[in-house]
Amino acid sequence: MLQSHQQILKPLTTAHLARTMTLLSLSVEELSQEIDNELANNPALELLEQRTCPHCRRVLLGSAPCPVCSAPKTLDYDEPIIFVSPRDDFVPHDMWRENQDYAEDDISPAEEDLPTYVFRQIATELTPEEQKVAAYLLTHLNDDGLLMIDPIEVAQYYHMPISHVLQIQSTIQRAEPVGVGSRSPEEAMLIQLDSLSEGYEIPPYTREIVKENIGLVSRKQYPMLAKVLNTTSKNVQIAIRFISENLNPYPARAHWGDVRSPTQSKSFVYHQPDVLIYPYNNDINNPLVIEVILPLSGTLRINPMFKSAIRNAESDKRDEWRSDLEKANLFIKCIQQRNYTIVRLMEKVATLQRDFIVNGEKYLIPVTRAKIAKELNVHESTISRAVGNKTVQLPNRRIIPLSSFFDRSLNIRTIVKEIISNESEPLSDAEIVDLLGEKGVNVARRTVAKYRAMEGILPAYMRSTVA
DNA sequence: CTATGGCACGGATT
DNA sequence: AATCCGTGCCATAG
Repeated sequence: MLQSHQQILKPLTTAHLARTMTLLSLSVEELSQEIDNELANNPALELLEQRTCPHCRRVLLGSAPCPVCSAPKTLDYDEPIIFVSPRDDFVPHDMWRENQDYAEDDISPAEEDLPTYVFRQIATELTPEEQKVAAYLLTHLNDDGLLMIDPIEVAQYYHMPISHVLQIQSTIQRAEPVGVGSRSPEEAMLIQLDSLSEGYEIPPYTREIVKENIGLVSRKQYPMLAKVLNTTSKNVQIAIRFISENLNPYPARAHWGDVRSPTQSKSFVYHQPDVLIYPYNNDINNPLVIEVILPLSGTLRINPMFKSAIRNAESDKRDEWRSDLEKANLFIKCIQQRNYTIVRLMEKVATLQRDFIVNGEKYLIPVTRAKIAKELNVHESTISRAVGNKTVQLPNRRIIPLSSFFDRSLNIRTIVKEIISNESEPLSDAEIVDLLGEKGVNVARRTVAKYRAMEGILPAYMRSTVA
């Protein structure tokens, strides 16, 4: 018995590692599915009945008291309170509601995928036949919300006059996000202009610039633009400013807080966060509560009945059952490992980035995953897995990817932005470099220029004339 | 000559 | 191994 145990254990360790890593990289949502699967397929696994806290209705683990309600009333330390909280009750219902509302009016169509979201808006204006075409068009959007097929093809396929297809397309384009379903960024922006023109005044030449000369804009050939349009550079500046502030060439790209989503431009829809962070008792001066969401609503354990049944089992069933048992054991261990890692990670990160969490972006301390890994004595790839694919809800209700805690350029960029917004008169890039140097940030002039461009801020000489 | 954008390279990060 | 980021160099505009 002992021998066989050893034998099984050895190959297990590698399997164990592999499993832990895959589980680590899953988000709560994904993991909870995984657990459901495992529960359904493995008779050795059992979900223990849950106990809920009488005060806040949170599901409790084991015999531990409720971590929130039993927390001391007066707190005077900087360390965050950390605890794990089970899935189903992880956010009090009202809070979750609010969060959804927030997501809808401030961020982007969340909840469902883009095609469905758009389709629901327009379905009522269309005949059933038109709906078919619309649905077909919507399935051919790329990640940016642009249409990837030629309407002509669609027209042929559905034996419908092109004009009719185009009409359906334009219905789509007028839905939220405005411009979705266009064939090109230019087209999308033109649609957005149309829609904006109902309520706003559009600067002269804006339309012409978008229509004919958008290439020049992206190449920043502003003076050239003025020449082509035969107008003053001031008009061009105004138009360009309007464009960069109001138009979005890629309708589907959500503006998450600031303009930035290159790493995960594909999915901006966040459902359940993996971790919640909020100040204790909602007082910002209190320590932060870090609530790591568990994918379970109870305790996972080996079914004792199953264990004893093995002994009396027929020999042919025995092996099968034993492997089930091993798998179950492994699974539980892995999940515990996962939680342990995440908890330790969050503890570190939250302590380090407290200012960022409560005060906002510019207080983000640049940290690399490697550094944290070293401090926690784990391999950096472990951290990578733990960080990827997960989201955190901040005290201000905003849900951001956990990876944003590790951005190493963002802080410089925000400082640049701040300097420019506080400037009394336009500063050239070189001058900004000097100011940055005084703050202890040493960067090249070229770098400042890049950040400025990323923020869509015009060059100094252009900023000067526009109010 | 100064201020900036484009291109592309090397080193760090993932 | 693949990517991202800061930079240096050069071209261009004024």
